[in-house]
Order: sequence, then structure tokens, then C-alpha cells
Amino acid sequence: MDGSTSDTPNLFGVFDQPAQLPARALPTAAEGPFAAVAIEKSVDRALDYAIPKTLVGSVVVGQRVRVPLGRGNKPNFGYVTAIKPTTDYRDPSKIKPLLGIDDKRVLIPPTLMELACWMSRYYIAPLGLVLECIIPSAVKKRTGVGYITFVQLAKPREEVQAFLEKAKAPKRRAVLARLLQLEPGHSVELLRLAKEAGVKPNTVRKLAGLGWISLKAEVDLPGMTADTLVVPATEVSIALNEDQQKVFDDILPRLSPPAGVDGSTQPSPSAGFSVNLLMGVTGSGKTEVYLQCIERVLAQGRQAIVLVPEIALTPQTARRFVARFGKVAILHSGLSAGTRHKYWQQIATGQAQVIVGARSAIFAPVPNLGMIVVDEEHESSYKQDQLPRYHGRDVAVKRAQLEKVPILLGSATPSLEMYERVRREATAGNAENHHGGTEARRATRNSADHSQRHDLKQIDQSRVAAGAKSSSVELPSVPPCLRGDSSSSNYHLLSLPRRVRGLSLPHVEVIDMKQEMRMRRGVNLFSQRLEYMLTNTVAQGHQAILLLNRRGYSNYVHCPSCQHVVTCKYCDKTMTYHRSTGEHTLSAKIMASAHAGQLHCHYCLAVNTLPTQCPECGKLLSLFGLGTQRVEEEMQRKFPDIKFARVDSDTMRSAKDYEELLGKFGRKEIQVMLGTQMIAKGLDYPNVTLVGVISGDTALALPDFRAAERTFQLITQVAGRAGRGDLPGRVILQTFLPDDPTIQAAIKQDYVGFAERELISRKEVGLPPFARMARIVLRDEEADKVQQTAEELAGELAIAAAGTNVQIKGPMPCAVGRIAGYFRHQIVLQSPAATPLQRVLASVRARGLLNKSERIAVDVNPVSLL
DNA sequence: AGCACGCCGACT
DNA sequence: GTCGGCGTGCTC
Repeated sequence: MDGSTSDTPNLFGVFDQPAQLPARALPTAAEGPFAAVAIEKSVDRALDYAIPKTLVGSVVVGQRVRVPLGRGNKPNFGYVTAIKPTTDYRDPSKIKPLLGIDDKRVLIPPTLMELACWMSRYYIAPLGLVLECIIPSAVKKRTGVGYITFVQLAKPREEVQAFLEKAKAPKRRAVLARLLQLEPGHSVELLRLAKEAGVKPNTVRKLAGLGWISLKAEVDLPGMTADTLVVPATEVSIALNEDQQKVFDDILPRLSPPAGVDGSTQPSPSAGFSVNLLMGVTGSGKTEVYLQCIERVLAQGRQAIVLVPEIALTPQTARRFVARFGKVAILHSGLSAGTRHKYWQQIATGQAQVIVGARSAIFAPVPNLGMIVVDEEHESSYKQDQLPRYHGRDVAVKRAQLEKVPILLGSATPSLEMYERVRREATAGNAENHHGGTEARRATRNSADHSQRHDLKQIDQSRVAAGAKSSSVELPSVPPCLRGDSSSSNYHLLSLPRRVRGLSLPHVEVIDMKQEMRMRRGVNLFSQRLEYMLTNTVAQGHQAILLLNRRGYSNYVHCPSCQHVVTCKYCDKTMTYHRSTGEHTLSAKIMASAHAGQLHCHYCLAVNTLPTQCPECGKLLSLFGLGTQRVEEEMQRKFPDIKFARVDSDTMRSAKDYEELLGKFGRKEIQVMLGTQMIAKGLDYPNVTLVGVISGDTALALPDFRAAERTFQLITQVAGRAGRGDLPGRVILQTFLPDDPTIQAAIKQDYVGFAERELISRKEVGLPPFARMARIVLRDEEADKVQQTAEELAGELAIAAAGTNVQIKGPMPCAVGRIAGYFRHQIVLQSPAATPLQRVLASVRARGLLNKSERIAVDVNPVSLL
């Protein structure tokens, strides 16, 4: 490089210097071209700005720019969403010129821009907000970038020449003389200039203050990508077993780049966008399949994105990817801003080949995406509970479609949405082939058709393996309006029905706690069988995991005489009793007599002291319902010799705590882990032979249509933690509802049986996946006011939905009617198809009825209705 | 998100 | 008579 600056607005380009333009007195510019800019505020549409002549050609879509906004022309940041020759703004004289380019890099590449626009429409979120969440703030703030300063003459050469002839200052003269040697208009790096002129850098800087030269800071992007990531891979792929190989062979043709994209590889007719749902029982080796697929994609010079649930972002997972591929960017919450920016830059330049992260990793700006993997596809943590309320898995599918790449979704217990969709689309493809599609269509679907038959066979195997007896259930045919778009039949259902190395699935033993209660006096958290198995397991030097899906000590504090239940002052929610830390060291006797501790509200995080008597009648309060703290106490009392740890969000404050604990468990310093769903997922410890589910039905009673699905998933997931080594695993499932069909299916670990049963009942009542759902939650401090606005909004929605098949349900108070002092009402929209629902929402949105994001939250495809 | 315009109570 | 309450609406 000769030090000349480049104005090319690409990733290797330069940043502008800070603003110099005055905020006021803007010239009006009615001439094009114009830039449509989505502002980083909740202005729910793009605004047109004129591009100043000096910037025409430099401003491109995807850049972050500064624009004046409002009467005061306050500078705001926004993203260029389009460049257009004309504006359709009604008053073109009001168009203002944009102030400048904030960052010359294209922060939002075209496909991500398209994805963002889709998200903005689909999730009813302002585009600017969506774009803001796509770009890490470290990138916006340019944290950790080094700057290189370039120097350029700021005065006419003749003037400089004249100065050189008469002025004394030898050092300044040396600098200027060196600058005169440059080609006119060129610049030189400040440090190099100082060295060559034999002066200190500060001497050069001073000349800028005197107006002789101008300084321009360019970001040192190569410096950001110089080190890191180039960890050499240390492991090679392991041989796949027969099942894994089948699945891999099935996916393989879809992993090639689509025809025409890359001439060097054989174009495959089935390449391009495809959805591959991999149903693999726990311990069936899904990860190895992911790894080998990714390997193929990397060999083509393309990159892969791997989404994992936040909780799975442990070094354990990370190590596996890093060891195999080397150039892996692990995006976890503990990254420093500087590292995050560095990773982003390395991703954008294609230096990071595999990107592993939680939901936001789907926005990784890879230049040449080859495939997307979503592990534990059913996990509800993929859903963001703040604006934009997107679902990482669904956005991933959309991105795969836009980028024309395969997506591989893995789960032992697929979400019913995904399972149903893939099954429906796969069947639709089959039916078309049977009835004779066009020749062209048949040709592109050849391999797909082949794999589907193969898949069905595999699923049968899984049913056999799971011990299901029921015959396969015929699902009613789906109306064409429910089908996806043109590429719809590229859906594939794959299955890994067996565990690796011939290991068997753990045996699940159900304990009827009603009977247990009759047999033994008093409340026992552990059945005799579980107590026995726990003692046995530990005595043999094995380890155990105990699950109780509830934090705290007891989730009801109630008065036995007047039935009063202590609820949160601010929410409609019973308060959970938590014992103060350290108290479990006291003897059980003291504990029983003195209820020291606080009441916590798990919704608004309020904390109260536990009242000594009932606030209503003054009698003694009693505790009812159990949480992990209570089980912890019981463990302490019954098994004083067992080393165990309680694992929930109360004890695991940071990722580091969790990591440390997992380390201890791995080294067998702890025999038993007792915890909430935190411990149900992803852990792979070969020495665990026992899993105890303290209360299998806690989640079943929740007023949410997905309660059964959650329960099934949770039990299956935690059961899968047992017997992953050479020792067989055993699960003790305690329940008050041993005959419940969900519990029954969970005992048999029969996903297909559960899914088909549940799908039938969902269909009967028209719930997802047979309906698209959106939920609008309104909140206000005043009860009457929410109700009134909710009713008005529901009225408007009803008008907008007239003549469509969109149903408006409500308004009704939310299941948790008050949270943190806000009264909450909800309106639920349901429709058999997505499009009319989108239209209804879009029309009220366009009228600004959903704008007050403080009070109105729209949740498209909500994961919970509480 | 800001920031103005706009229509109703306690102050000089 | 005004100063100011924050409800409603716009920002290219």
C-alpha cells in the first residue's frame, strides 16, 4: 500500500471522522438520489434523505448513517435500506440531506437486510429496531478498533512551497517537504511520515491545528483480524454408525452449492434451500452428524452457522467445535465488547468459518453461507421476549430460504410446529409425485422423494424402539393455503432412533405419588424407590441428576384456617418462599419452627419478608408446594453423606458458577445435581446412571396450551441424561398423574405417539400448529384504562378482520393479570393461515394503533400465553 | 424515542 | 389573566 486512501465503501473501507457539519441551517435538497433510512428509534418506517453530492456513490444500502431528525435536526443514527432516484414523500421540499456516513462498512449485507425487512413485517417491529438488534453494539461503537491516522496537505501546494522557502521551523518544514513529494491528493500514514521526516508524531499533529494538513483516521481493520481464531483443528471426524451414515447420505446431496454458484463442485439438483428435521433420541449422536455436514460445507469454502440454546453455550460444547474446525467463533454472553467486535469483523471477512452462538448468532454476517444448524430446535429460549420478539429457529429457516442453503434442525423432541410442518410438506411432495407432477418438478424432487420413503421407514423403527404400540395415525389432509411457498417440498424428516454404541435408552419407572402418600404418612418428597435408588447409585460410585422444575422453597404460603394465599403486592401471582442463603446449615428442627427467609415474586422480582401470621385472620401460615430449596433441605436431612449441589438461577448467578459446577460434577467431586430445567438439557456425563424427576406433572397444570408439550419435552430431555456411558441408565418419574397420556408417552419415550395424539387435539381446537397465533398484551397502571383501550383495539381488529378467517379472541385479562403493578389484558388473534393474520395486524399497525410499545406488545407466534 | 402542539387547574 | 399538566402525533 502506498498509503493512499480508498473511498470504496466495503468492509475494508474506512470510517468517517466524527461529525463536522453543523446541525442547524440545512439546505433543502429536493434532488435525488435519495436514501431510505430506517432510524434506530421506534419510527416505524424508513424516511427519505437526499444524498449530498459529495457522497453520491459512497452511500450504499446497509450502511449506518447519520441523519437530521425533527425540527431541531437532531442527529440520529439509521441504516440505509434503499437507494432510489426519486422520493414519494408528499412534500419533497422538506427532504433533508443526510449528514454523513457513520461507518463505511456495510453493516447489513443484502440478505440480512432482506431478512430484517421480513422480521419487521412478520413480528410487527420497527425496521430500525430490528436492524439495531442485528448489529452488536460493539460494532456500532467500534469498540477495540485501532486507528491509523493518515495525513494529507490541506493547503494549496504553492502556499506550502512558499512557506518552505521563507519559514524557519526545520521540523515542520521537513514534514511539509515530505508531503509535497506525494502525488497531489494522496495521503500518508502519520507514523510513517513522522519517521521519514525525523520528527515526533505530535509535531505532525500540531500542523493539523495550524491548518496545514488534515488528518484522517482510518480504522485498522486488518489489525482486528490479524490474530485469534486460527487455532488449528486437533480432531478429525469419527466414523459414523449405520444410522448416522444413512442420515448423512440423505442430507449430503443437499449440501452442495446450488447449480451455477460454484462451478468447481458438482451441482446437485436438490441443492439450495431445504429444511431437514433430524429427530434423534438423546445420545444418538446428532452432533457428529452436524459436524460432518459442516465439514462438507467448509470444504466448499462456505461458512456455517450453528445455533444452540443459551444454556448449552458451555465450554463443553464449544470445545467440540473448536477442536474439529479451528476457525470457530463462539458467540457467548461473556464476550468482551472488543472480542465481540473482532469476531464480527472476522465473520464478515469470511475468516471465521463456523459461528456457534445463541439466537442472535443467526445474524452473523458471513459472506458465503453454506448451511445453518439449529440444535435443540424445540427450545423456547430461541424466542426473544423483548422487541423484536423473534424466534431464532424461525428466523434461521427464513435466512436459509433467502440464502438458498440447507438448514438442519435437531431435536429429540421436535416442536410440534416444526414436526407438523416438515411432515406435511414432505407428504405434499410425495402426493404430487404420485399423481404425476410436471417433468421438471419431478426431476428436482427425485432425491427428495427417495429420502422421504426412507425416512418413513426410519420413523417406524423409532416407534418400535420406543415401544409404541399404537398404529400410525392418519392426519387429515391440509388445505393448500397452509402450504409454504414454491420451494415447499424441500422438507425432509430424518431420524436417529437409537443411541450410539448400541447403548439403550434409560428405563423409565413411574412412581404413583398418590399411592406413595397413602402408604407413608406425611409429605415425602422422595418416594421410597427413589431414596433406595439414590443410595444405591451413590454407593456404586455413580452419579445422579434430580429434577424439580421450580425454584425456591415452597411456592404457596397459605393459611390453613381461612385459606388465604399470600400473593404479590404488584402481581396476580402467589409468592414463592425462599430461605435465606446459608440457612440450610441450621438443623432441621430450627428450620421447622422458625420460618426465616423471604417471599419472592418470580414475575416482578419483588421480595417481601414472610409474615409470621396470616394477614387475614392472624393464624399461623403454612407452606405448600415445593421448590428446589425444599428438596435441598430434604436431601441434607436424608442423605447427609451425599455430596450434592443445587443448580438453579438462584445459585448459578453467572455462567462461571455454572461452568465451575459442571467441572466439579465431571470430576465426580459432586455425586448428585439437584436443579431446575437448567440441568435437564445437553449435559453429557457418562457416569450418570440415575435421573429422578421429583414431580413430573408440575408443568402440566399451567394454563397454557403447550403445557403437555413442555412436560413431555422436559421429561424426555432429562431422562436422556442417564446412561450415556457404558452403564445403563434408569429414570424414576414421580407423579400424581401416572395415567395421564403425556406422562405415559414420556415413560415410553415415544415422541411420535405423543406428537400424533397432541396434534389431533390441537387440530380439534384449532391451535398451533394448525393456526397462526398472535397475541397483543396491553398494560396500564389503571385497571379500567387497560380494559377500555383493549376493547377499543379489539373493536378495530374485528373491523380489520371482517370477512377474513382471522378470529379475534378477547380482550381478556392475562393469566397473570397483573405484573409489577401493571394490569394486563390480552387479545389473541388466530387464523388458519399466516397471511390474513399478517394483513390484519399490518392494517392496524399502519394506522399507528400498535405504536405505543410501552403499553402495547405484539407477540407473533408466542411461546407462552401467561 | 424526543419534541412540539394542544386543551384544562392553581398561581401572580 | 398566565404557567404548566402530560395526552396525541409527527419526524423525510
